[in-house]
Order: sequence, then structure tokens, then C-alpha cells
Amino acid sequence: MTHALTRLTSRSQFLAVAATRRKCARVGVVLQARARNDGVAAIGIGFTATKKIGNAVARNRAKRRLREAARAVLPKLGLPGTDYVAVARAETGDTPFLQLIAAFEDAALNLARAPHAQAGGAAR
RNA sequence: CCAGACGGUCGGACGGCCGCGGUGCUUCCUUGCCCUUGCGGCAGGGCAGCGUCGAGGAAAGUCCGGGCUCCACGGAAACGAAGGUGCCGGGUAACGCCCGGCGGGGGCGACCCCAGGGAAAGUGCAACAGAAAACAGACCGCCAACCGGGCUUCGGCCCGCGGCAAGGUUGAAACGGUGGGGUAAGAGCCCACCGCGGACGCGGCAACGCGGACGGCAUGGCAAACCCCACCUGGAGCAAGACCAAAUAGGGGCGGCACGCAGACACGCGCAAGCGGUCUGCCGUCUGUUUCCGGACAGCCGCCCGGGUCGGUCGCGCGAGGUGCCUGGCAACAGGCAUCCUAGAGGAAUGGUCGUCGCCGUUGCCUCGCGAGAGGCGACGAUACAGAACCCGGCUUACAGACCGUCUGGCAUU
RNA sequence: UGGGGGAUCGUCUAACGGUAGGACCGCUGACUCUGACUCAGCUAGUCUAGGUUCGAAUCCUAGUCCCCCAA
Repeated sequence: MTHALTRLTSRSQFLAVAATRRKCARVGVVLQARARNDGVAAIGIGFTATKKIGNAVARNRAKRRLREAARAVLPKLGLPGTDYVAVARAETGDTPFLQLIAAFEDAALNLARAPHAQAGGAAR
């Protein structure tokens, strides 16, 4: 089954995902996840690249490659109703693309195995 | 052929597969409004299909100049503060930019570099060294002609009053330089040449250049020290600004309901129960510091209005525009004609990936050649700087490489 | 995006345009049986590149990096 992808844009959305502390780092990508628990099945995805990656050209290129990887992976392996944030790393721009996709898949599966409800409703 | 100078152009190509943004048309779905209720009209949204367009020479740094928008000011000018610019002429909407010229410096040369106004308006600065660092002065020195004194072997010697600024030393810099005359020794004291200043003449729009009577050396340096002079500048910035406009809270208005308890009444309506009215006491909150006393507010629901946040729309792509030709001009540039319309995103599109090729470097093999080398095939590596964010004119900085034109120096050949 | 400020030994700081000074740290030596304290000495710096000036940490220009403010 596949689900529609919606883009995360605002700072508050990124902070909400980061606040769950659920992340998985692989070569070329750090993936964060947060279950929204709002009944909407769509998968949210946001991309970010820090200045450590390089200049604007390098940052945009890293985000574009992550978008392509997310488009290939998340409709199959992403959990419905979950927001993901993909963080670019220094090697994102020149990792072979198949390797980048494999890393993305591995990270998505790893986050899917972890206890789901606890991570999302963690407002303590 | 080698080395170099200047100006300009480009800055990977093609093809699969999968995608993104704008826009036009079409089918379908959908929201709101309007009515003449119809596969109606208007405005908008969405999926899909087809067509079409989609980063740069610096998009960068944000160092200048403008457009545009809002704010301030009645208009204009002058003065002042603060900041900036600074040879002359021209170009430009404007500029700290560009072009041409002048002056100074560098290079054999093509050519390159220079914040390059004023130091006789004033204030100030120059460590150390040195006698002295800017109204000159005299440390080491030089002199013994004049005046005075002393000694004397009668040649002269010494001292004082003095004269001098040539020589020495230091320094980044020492009050013109060289030579000769002159003198007691000296000194532009005199002369020649050089340097400097320079009335005036000539050329040039001007900066300035050429000549130069005469002067007799004056006016040392620093203004990217303060400063003086001339000229320029109101402030903020598209996150400017304009419009539409949730939920919640609060403001204003209208309507409806509610408007406590007890007591009294000769009040109104009603047959009555009762409802309302007036008065007194009590109760809630706030307030005048407290009491007394006085004042104010009272709750709920619905609708409307204006402000306004999240959000959205516009601003936002026809312009000091590009290209070609002609005309004027040394040029920057200007004018005319023709022709073209060419990105508009919003965490931010213009790509991701694969293949083939090109280009460059290293290297291996083969062929040709006496040789320098040339060609072919392959392997590996590299393929730059960098992403519009309101727009335009400049400057600055970054950049693998490729190409074109003009010119200079050298070598060879004719 | 716009505005403002800064850069000096490893760290924190001084320095009218004239030899870059101090404190802490580090190292060496002395003192001590040893360590600490103390004393003496040493090492080490003007962000980068140009320019003005006789001379630049200082003045000017360009660049690099950092910090702060508004939204």
C-alpha cells in the first residue's frame, strides 16, 4: 500500500519531529520520525541541510538527492500518519545513489520496528 | 615558432527512465456568488492529457548609484551638523562607474600602475641618532685681516673681542648642486652650467605643455594628522507597502431571555392564581486609604460593525530592456529604423539517475619517423567558481578550461 | 534581508604613528628528602593581501572569520 506524501515546511514542524529523539543515522542521511496520532494517513517528510554541508549549491544538491530517495522509499516503507525529517550529511552529495537509497531504506525499516505508540504520544 | 600585452566570446554535448515550477488549451471533479433554474454566467481550487517556457558571468560579496514603496516636511533657497567625493574635459537617470586627455612612476616594448586639490589660512607631528629637525643654530672645526693684550730669538707665536658656515659626524630628511674666481678663512659674495621660482608671451575649452625677462635661493616633508576649499547626500527599506480575512480573547451596537431574598403599599393589569410597579432592609464585585456615607458594575444567548493575529492574495516581471543595421563621435555613448518578449519560486522549482561522447592530465601498448614528435587503441583520474528571491547601472571577489581578434619583443626563413 | 561591532602569545588583556608590555598556562633552574608555595630565567603574538608614511598593531582599500541587534 502507498500513501500520499506531504511536505513539512514550518520551523515548528521540524522542531516537533526533532523533539521525539527518535532518529537513525546511516551513511548520507539521518532520519527522524514522529507519529502525529491525528487520524490522517498521509506521510509527512521534511528535508534539511546545515551550513556544515557546504555552500548553497551543495546544500540544495543534497536536499534534491534526499527528495528523490524519499520518493522511492517512503511510499513503500513509511508508516502512515508519521512525519519524517531527513537530515543531509557531509557525504550526501557524492555517495552513489543506490547506496544512498539502501541507507534510506535501512533507516526507515529501523524506525518502523521501534515501538510506535510510545514514541508518538510522548507528551509527558 | 617561442615569450608576452590588451580586448572580447563561451563556459560541456546527445539520448533513455523517473520527476519539479510557471503558463495556454481540453476533459472530468469541486467551492462560492448571481439569476433569466440551465451540462447557464462570473470568480476560484484539484487530478489528468497535450503544447510551450524555465538561472549566472559572476545569480556571490553587499562596497557605491538609481527606480519603486512608506514615513517626515506647506514650496523654494541658504546656513549648520554628520558622512562622502577630490587632476582636467566628456558620457550617463545617477555614481566612488566608464571614455579621452594631462602629470608622476614602472617596463627593451606592446602596455601597466597611481585618493593625483590646497603645506605663503591656521593648529600639530618627526622616536632613536645627531651640534642642530624648522622664528634656525654652532659640537668637532676653520681664520688671525680689523681692534685690544701678552711673549719674542723681531721671523713670528699665544690669548681675548671677534669673523665663518666650506669640511666632519647622525639621520628617512640638514636651509640648492658641480666647477671656477674670490677671501684671513669663508659665504650666490661674483661667474658658468644644472636645478628652483617666475612677470609675460605662445598653444590648448581645461588640467597642462613650450619659451622665458628677471630673481639670487626664497616656499623642506607629512593633509590615507586635525583642517581649509569645491561639490554631493532627508530617513527607512519588498520582511517596503496594499488588500482579503479563521479560531479565541477583548471593544461597540441591536434584539431576546433573565434581572436575587424578605417585608410594606391606599399603585396598574387580571374573575382568580399571579404578573408588574414603588419604597425599606439584607447579600456579590470594584472604587474613593479604613468606618460612616457615596458612586459604579451586574448574567446568558443570537446577530451585526470596526480594529486585528495565523493564513492567503497582490506588489512581481515591457524594462534607463535584448539583437541587427545605419548615422554622429577618437571613444565612453547618443540618435534613428527594423525585430524579439526571454525564469518568477516561496524550506524555495529549473532536477535525480544511467549510458555514450567530447575536453584535460598521468600512464601502458601499437604504427609512422634518423630525430624532435605525430597518430591510433586502452586504463585511471579530473571536468571549475557557483543557485535568481523587488528590479536596474557599476565596482569588488571566485573560477577547470576552450576559442577569436589586435599588438609587442626575440629567433628562423624568404 | 537589513544594521552595528570586533580580530594582539595556548587563554585573558595593555600599547600619543617610533623596541609590542602584563597576568595565567607551559618549559628550565634554584629552594626541599619529595611535592606545593616562593624566587630567577626562557619560549611564544599584531587575521590575510596591497597602499600612504622615513617608519603601520595603530591610518586607508579589498578580502577572510567571529559576535551582537531587528524581523
